[in-house]
Amino acid sequence: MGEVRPYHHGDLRRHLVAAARAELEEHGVANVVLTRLAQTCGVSVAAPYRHFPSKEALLAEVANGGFTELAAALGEAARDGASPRDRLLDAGVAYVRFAIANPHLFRLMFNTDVRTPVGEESRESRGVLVSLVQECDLAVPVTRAVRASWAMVHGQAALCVGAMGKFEDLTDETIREDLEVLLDGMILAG
Amino acid sequence: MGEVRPYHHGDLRRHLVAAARAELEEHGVANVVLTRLAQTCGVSVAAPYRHFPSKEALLAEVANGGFTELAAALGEAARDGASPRDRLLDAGVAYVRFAIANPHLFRLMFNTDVRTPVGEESRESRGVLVSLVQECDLAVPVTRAVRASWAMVHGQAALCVGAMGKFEDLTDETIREDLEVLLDGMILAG
DNA sequence: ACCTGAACACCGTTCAAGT
DNA sequence: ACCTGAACACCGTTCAAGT
Repeated sequence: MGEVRPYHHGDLRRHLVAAARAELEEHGVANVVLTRLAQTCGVSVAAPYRHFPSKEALLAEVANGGFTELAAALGEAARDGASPRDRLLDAGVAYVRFAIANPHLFRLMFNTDVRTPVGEESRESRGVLVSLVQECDLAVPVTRAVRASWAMVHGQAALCVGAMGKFEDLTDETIREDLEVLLDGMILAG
Repeated sequence: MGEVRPYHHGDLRRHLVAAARAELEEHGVANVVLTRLAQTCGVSVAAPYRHFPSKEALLAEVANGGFTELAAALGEAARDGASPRDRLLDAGVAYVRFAIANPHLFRLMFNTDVRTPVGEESRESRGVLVSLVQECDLAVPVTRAVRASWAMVHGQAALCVGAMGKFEDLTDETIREDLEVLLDGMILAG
């Protein structure tokens, strides 16, 4: 009976986030334009403001979705490892792979100029790393081991997707090896 | 004899870069507005386009200046180290300190969405790191040692100035210690 | 409750014209 | 050669009004 008007049932919010995510990875964060997102969703340019207070808030939700995805990717990668050490290494490789697969999203997540009140999602992805490190038997405090391991994989990831492009030829093995020498040092250090 | 018109002798270009650098660190890259820079320099809004093809090009020059500064900071920090290992550690700490001291500049340098044709300046700052690693006697190839060391300090730096703010309480000692366990692992690894 | 239409504000960029 | 004045284009945001 008559045409059904789309997006009168709460779908617009999710549709906007999905469209933003797609535009982000396609054109970069600088070229995500709210007007185009509205057009894609078939609504007026003002409609998004019924669901988000600002463009920035919309992008923050995209970033939070990225953290959820990242946590899932780390958990999945670590599932099949034979030892705690292997699981941590697998997760580390997955971290860098995630950045390479979603460079614009990764930058949006971590390069936040604005002091975004970080969502629970980012803590969750950190938690995966913490528990993996805890299972390893390292000679340094867990806090330090987490920080150093995270810095290593994040540095590889950031240098991969950032300027300079020196790290473009990273293979899974090189990623793993770099993290491995760090773990070797942590097993021995007191 | 009469008023001297400012910026008729090639000073505007440098003045614009200096103003951009100041605004960048004050308000963040998203709030660097060309109109305000022109106003600061006492010229019309169109004047900057006599010296730069775009705002992006102006920011690229600011970023290149950052790489020159970074290279100098690394070199200076490494000057007084007692051993090759100490010099590398000192440079590593200086790298993270630079990021913390100039967070917006650091992000501009490395977080380049646009595929900026990286200037010679960035290669120079990398060269400092390479030569420091070469002097150390490590059991892994220099290429790998450079990559791992750089990833470690860059990861610390990026996580410090980026989201999440988990690394805010980094002291010089913790920075150094994280890099140290990596070096320990590299001395032993074959 | 959710959306439209139209407007405003801001800012990057251009261009003809000045000296 | 270098700069001004004025305009245009784009886009984030707002608001009164519709259903």
